[in-house]
Amino acid sequence: MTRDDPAEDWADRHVARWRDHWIDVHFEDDVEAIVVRIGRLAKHFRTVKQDALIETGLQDFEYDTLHLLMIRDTPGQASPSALAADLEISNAGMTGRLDALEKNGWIQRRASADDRRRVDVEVTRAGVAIWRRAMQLRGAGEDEVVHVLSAEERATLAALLKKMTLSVEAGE
Amino acid sequence: MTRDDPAEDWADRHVARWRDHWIDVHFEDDVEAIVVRIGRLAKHFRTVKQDALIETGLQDFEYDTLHLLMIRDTPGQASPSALAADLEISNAGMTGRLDALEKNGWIQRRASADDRRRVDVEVTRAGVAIWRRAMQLRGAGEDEVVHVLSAEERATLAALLKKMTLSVEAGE
DNA sequence: CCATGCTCATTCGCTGGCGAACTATTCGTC
DNA sequence: GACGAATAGTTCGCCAGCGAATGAGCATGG
Repeated sequence: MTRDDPAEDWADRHVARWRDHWIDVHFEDDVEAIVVRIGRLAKHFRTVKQDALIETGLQDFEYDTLHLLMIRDTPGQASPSALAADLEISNAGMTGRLDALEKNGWIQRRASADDRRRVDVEVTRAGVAIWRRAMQLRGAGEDEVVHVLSAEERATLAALLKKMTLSVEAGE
Repeated sequence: MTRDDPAEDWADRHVARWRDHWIDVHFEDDVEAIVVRIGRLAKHFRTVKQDALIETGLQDFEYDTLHLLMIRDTPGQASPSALAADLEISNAGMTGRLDALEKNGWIQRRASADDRRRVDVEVTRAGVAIWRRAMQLRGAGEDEVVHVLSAEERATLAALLKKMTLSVEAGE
């Protein structure tokens, strides 16, 4: 599968080294290479995000929380437990995050009027601003990698990935 | 790009929702969808791994350490700092991991004879056995997802991903 | 041959997150 | 309407990992 491109990436080397060591464990080159590459790309995108955050001075968990708060159906507005569920962290963890975000002025908590158990989390203007800035930097870094592919290749890749995500999402 | 497949995945919905909100931030459907899907697939593979670990009773960090120990150039044998570097954790964290692994009998530490600062980490028979078992379960889960693609599609996907990983690895 | 600097591993104090217990409020039902 | 069950959020004790400091051992130049 590398016939027209002699360069090897880490996944190629990994597969070559391990093809023969896979005694009594099912092993397929293609599958292994794909999984490894997806893992490495995901990691790279995490690094890109991290660099963007260092620029802006946001901490990782602060960005994640702000981001989710913004991209939900009701942008900039949610309850702590809804956020915790979406971020797949515990409610206890969420309380800690919101404490930090509130102290820095990115969000504010307001007691809900109609149900006094509830707390409304609202992003502030400053919160939106810093999130946008981080988004921008992050997007630039992502573009850089994905644009090594032509528009046509990108479409193909997106479609193939989608087949897999659909299958994953079906089983939930 | 969905002309022949009306089903939408999470990434499609995400892109559709946000296309118009991206004021003064550069935004491309393809790129965003690809990055999001890679992220979600990576997360799914993490879940698959997690399930495999629950089966075997290994903890996440125990498996990661064993795994790296096994897939390196000198399988089953390494120094703590080399492992720490490869796993991208601090030396302090490595000490903690090795403590746990040693207590459970998956590895053992032996003082190096020629340089007495050094410690040799060696995987035990029990360690290899449990790692293999986890590998097997994990591989099965990965296969399941990747095999929604035909052999030909897998080859195409692997090649497209490789273009990106090569570009990522070039800049290091 | 020893003094100074470097390397390897460990210990120590701190942080983010988890699960479980706790408080306050609302819902359901009798 | 009153009382048990359910729900929302927080507090508390614990754990894995980090950075900085420490200790122990090697290496090299004067």
